[in-house]
Amino acid sequence: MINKISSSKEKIKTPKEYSFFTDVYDVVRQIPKGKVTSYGAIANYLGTKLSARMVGWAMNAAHGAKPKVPAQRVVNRNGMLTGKFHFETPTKMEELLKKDGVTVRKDTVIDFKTRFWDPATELSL
DNA sequence: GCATTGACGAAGG
DNA sequence: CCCTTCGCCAATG
Repeated sequence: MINKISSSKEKIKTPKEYSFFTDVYDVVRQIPKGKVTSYGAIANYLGTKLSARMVGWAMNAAHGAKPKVPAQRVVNRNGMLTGKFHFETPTKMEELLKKDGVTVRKDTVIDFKTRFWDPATELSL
């Protein structure tokens, strides 16, 4: 279950480890195979659209996340694999995307426009 | 406790 | 059309 908002404004009584990150992870894990989204889209869905950086920052902590977070499906608004250097190896991201059926050329997702999956649109239905 | 940084994004020059 | 600046918010020095 996704909690739509967990911004600092609304203090949620969280069991223990619950925060902006958790929401991000949940959303990212729901990205369909072969699709990608952007940090801004996730931020927008979470209600912090003006803070896309927080999403990226959250992803930085996603390394040790339990079910592995498919961070490779999250790129910047340009479809560029800006976070590839944060993976185990700089090539890992492209690799994973390729396995998802996503074509990557020069650190950029081909057909990003059609591959784009917006949680605010897809999950709000 | 202030200054800098960041896996971003939009706007301005 | 490319480059710079600003905003956003949390973490880190």
